[in-house]
Amino acid sequence: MKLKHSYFYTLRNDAKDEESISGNLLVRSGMIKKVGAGIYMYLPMGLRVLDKIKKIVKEEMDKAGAEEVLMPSLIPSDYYEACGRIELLGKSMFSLYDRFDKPFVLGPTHEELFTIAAKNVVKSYKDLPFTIYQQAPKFRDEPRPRYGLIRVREFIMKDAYSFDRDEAGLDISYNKMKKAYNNIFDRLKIDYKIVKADTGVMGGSLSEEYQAVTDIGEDVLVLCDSCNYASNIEISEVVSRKSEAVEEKKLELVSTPNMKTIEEVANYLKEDSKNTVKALLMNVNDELVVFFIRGDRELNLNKASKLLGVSEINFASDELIATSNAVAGYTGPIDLKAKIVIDREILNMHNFICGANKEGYHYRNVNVSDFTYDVVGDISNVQEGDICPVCGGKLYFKKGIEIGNLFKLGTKYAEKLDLTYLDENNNQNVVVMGSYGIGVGRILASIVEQNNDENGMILPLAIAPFQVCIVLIDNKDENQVTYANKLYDELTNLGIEVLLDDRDERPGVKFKDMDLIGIPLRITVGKKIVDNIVEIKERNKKDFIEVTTFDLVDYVKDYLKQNKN
RNA sequence: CGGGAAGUAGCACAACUUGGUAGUGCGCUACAUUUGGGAUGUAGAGGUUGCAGGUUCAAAUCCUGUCUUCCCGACCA
Repeated sequence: MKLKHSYFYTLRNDAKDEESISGNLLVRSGMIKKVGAGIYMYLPMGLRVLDKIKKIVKEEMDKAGAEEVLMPSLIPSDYYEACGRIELLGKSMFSLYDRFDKPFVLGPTHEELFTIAAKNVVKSYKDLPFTIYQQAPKFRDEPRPRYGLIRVREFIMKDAYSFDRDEAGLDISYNKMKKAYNNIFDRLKIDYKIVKADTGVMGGSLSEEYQAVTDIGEDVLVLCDSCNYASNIEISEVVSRKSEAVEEKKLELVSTPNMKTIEEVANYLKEDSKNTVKALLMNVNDELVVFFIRGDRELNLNKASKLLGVSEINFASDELIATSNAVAGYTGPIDLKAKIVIDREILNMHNFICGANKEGYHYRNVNVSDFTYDVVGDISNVQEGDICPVCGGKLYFKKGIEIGNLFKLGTKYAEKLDLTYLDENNNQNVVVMGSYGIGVGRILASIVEQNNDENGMILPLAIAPFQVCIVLIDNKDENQVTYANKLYDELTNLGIEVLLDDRDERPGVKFKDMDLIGIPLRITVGKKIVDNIVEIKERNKKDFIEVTTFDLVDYVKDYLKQNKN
């Protein structure tokens, strides 16, 4: 493509309303433009990149034997009611009505439609297994869109669904997808981790997430320094060692005036906060439930809800707290008149400090035998330095953006939607499903987030909008113009994607723009063309080299070959 | 939804505290000089100051409401 008469612009200033590096660079490069919170248009350069990502995804999905389909975005609500997901997905669905007041939604996820599609074909075990997928828009009314393309309300997702006769078959389909995913993310040159994760609203038995490692990641990845344990913090298990027998001291009431936080109390009593227990007063189905965890830890709502078998846990209101004798800031388990859930780690603690349910007082030397509780379980977040549940090594954290996931859905949707088949013995069985998602836009944002410098993005060859750009220094110089255009034609005819910057701009502007949009290889055609010399510079390298026009095409071909994926 | 910040030219900002009829840089147009890392000069074009009310002789500025966007927290590809 030649730039002179094409749709192309860049911004010299940072975008005011894009704080994230990737959001800012994508907007500045003219690849995307914000339309509303979490809604973007993809402009020519951006679409080229997006399409390249989609192409790689498609290639690997097809290679894994999946077949592409396309589902609608506008879907009658009934389809989501069948699985009870109107409730579950709730406010995160965009819903609307047609002229006859019939309710519709903009599809936030497509398990139902894919299951129905499967019903068209599945009658017998002979029809299984198969996997179908699409790359299509999803709509989610996110409470807080943010970070450019990271969390948006309309986005392209690749979602695939596998259909098998049993768990063993699902394992095979699942692993095929996993392999395809590894190929996809390897080809895209993303720095990623695969972590075990919660199955969430999708339901099912196993879920793994592909997480792009970046500082603006919204998920905490728990990794082990000595084995390959990798887990999302939301399900990462806290392992506490049984301490050797400790002499239990006598319970003691101590005055802790105006000290409400654990740090204040621990400092005041000259104790490690690890030796304190704090209370979290929560609302569980409008009942006050008090969770006790080690003072320096955080409550993991995900684990806690699972332990209690509830869908939601919120902070308790003052009114609800008033139904018990709990005193905010001084709540302890001893003689507390409320439902008590304790972290199982507390079972291994001795002579600790906790609230006394009395304004201005804590107990010290508390032991488990001093109080009663209703439920015990693993309800807090792991911390860096904790023990690895697999090998006993040390855990450390990284932040990640979820760019893909794998779910073993099981029979949840098939059962609800009556997706069954007859087996060899004429018995009716329920189909076993898996679902597999990839956030295409998120991949773009993650790559930019991971690969940039002060001049802009540094895109890998696989997804750069163009593989090579030619910067024509002086477009009034006949020699330069002639050669640049000849080179452009020659490379284009070789099937190479070339961008020729033939605009009436000064060289500096052209260099800046080419850097900003991250074209991997730049050929500069300047004065030395009279000596048949041009310059070549790789976006991710500091220095350029001079190459003669005779060697140039081979040089480019070599470069592309070496960086092929 | 709770907490914080902000809406002024295509983009980034100033003027707001202390009301007096809107300015700077970039970008854009024309001309000249430039031409290897976001050129310089001269002359221009471009605004219902988010929107709606109110106070006032007078509102970008003060008040009320409303909408939008960003950042911090609960959701997810």
